[in-house]
Amino acid sequence: MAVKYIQIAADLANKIKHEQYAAGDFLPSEPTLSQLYNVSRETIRKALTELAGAGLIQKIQGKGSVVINAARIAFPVSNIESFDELNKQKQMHAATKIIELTDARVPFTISKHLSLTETAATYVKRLRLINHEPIVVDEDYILKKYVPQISPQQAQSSLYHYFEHDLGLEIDYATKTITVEPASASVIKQLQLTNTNLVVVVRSLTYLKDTSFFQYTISQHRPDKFKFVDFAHRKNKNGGLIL
Amino acid sequence: MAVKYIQIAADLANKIKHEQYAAGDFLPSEPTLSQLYNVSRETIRKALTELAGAGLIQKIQGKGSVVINAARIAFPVSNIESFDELNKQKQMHAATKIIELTDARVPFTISKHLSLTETAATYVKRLRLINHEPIVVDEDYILKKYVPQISPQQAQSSLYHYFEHDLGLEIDYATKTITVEPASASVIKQLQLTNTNLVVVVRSLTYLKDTSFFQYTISQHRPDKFKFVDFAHRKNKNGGLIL
DNA sequence: TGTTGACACTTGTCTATACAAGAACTATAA
DNA sequence: TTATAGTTCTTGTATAGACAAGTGTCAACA
Repeated sequence: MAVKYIQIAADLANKIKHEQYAAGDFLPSEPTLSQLYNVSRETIRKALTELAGAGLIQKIQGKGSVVINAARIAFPVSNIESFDELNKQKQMHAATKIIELTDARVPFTISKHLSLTETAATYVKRLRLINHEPIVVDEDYILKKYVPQISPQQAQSSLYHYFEHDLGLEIDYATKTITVEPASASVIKQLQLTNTNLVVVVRSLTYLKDTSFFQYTISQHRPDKFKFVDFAHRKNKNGGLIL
Repeated sequence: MAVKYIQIAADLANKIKHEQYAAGDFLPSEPTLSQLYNVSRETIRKALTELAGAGLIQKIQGKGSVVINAARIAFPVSNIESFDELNKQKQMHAATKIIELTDARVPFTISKHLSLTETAATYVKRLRLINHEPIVVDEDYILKKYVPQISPQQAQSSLYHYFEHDLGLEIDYATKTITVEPASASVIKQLQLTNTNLVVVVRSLTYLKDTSFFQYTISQHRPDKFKFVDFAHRKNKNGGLIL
């Protein structure tokens, strides 16, 4: 095991989860926690910052740290489930069908805007099904520079697991845009759309730990199966000088 | 003026913006910055953490802090503009039409799940137009406990400005869900939907600094005018023990 | 009665110092 | 030539102490 403040954050998160610290309660003060865990106050503060970032607590100057109602974090305000949520429910049957797997270049609009010098990539187009129902069409452009070869077997299972676990690539961040657009005839057929020709398009650009561009993905979701949940703190309490 | 690390972060952000530190470059090392600004290294680190959170730089242990290409942060990967973006372009004509303004109670599904004791609220339904084109139908439930009265004049302009600036309410965070759903006949008429009956629904629960629930909003967007941009760091580098 | 001010408690900022851990370079040895 | 091991950069973690700033309580005062 490793870092103290992460351990403490995990321990506190656990106690919140098991309602040892219930929603609405205040956590012990920072000096108190400092004594409890036998670490400095700064270390406690780092742990609490983690919890605040995860939305588990809210820090209020002059008062303390309040435990936030867990129901708030991802409140199922609509009863439509997302691909991910469906996937996590074990009784569901998830499947992937490879439509295309070839060499290609990253689309020019992307390579131009990011000033890419190397554009050689592997192109994978896949259809995702849940309980034999088509849900998403995924298209991926993965730079050859980092992943020279992708086999049908690898495309069949989780690419992320392959990248991170087997190749040791460290994915750090991504930018995503969500829009709603008319689908092509082939996608309409693949997703078996009947009442509409619209799909939810999620485009994401993925970058590695060393900031290099790595992957461009276009996901086209059946609109009735799409859900996106966001938990956001209000910008910058200090006036948002940044940006 | 106030806090050092915010000032330093703002200064560095400015220099990045004006390409004094260009994309791909490394910032000076933390000890160097510490000397430059004549503050301790911890203060520099807090400033850099702000910049990393805003996506302006990326910290790499053992190497330094790289400036990230600004084009990456909100890359216009689709050419569809959002309400906010349109709004910011000054030549656009933005207008608000009040459809309804009455007293109401927060919907039961919400009040039940959040265990609200006080549910008396003001209900506002508004149509937002850009260049005389209807774009969004907004419905708000605002707790009377915090905002006893809302006049038509206030509903006509920015409610947020009224809440934060005039009433001194401090909004801290919100949870949002984005889905695509069939619209009611009235909304179809109000948004002048022709080719589809689908709208993008953004539901958000807003909370104040003291963690109390404050506002429930349902925004129904015309699908061809909707765009959502997200910039996300990859979960927890420490293994995601939290949650 | 009602307001003010001191006080005690909270979190927020900042400092100075130390050591751990990752990355890159270099000189040395096989 | 190719490894290996050091050295020296970098950022990451942790400490102890100090003072600032927000919040609430309570006693003294007008």
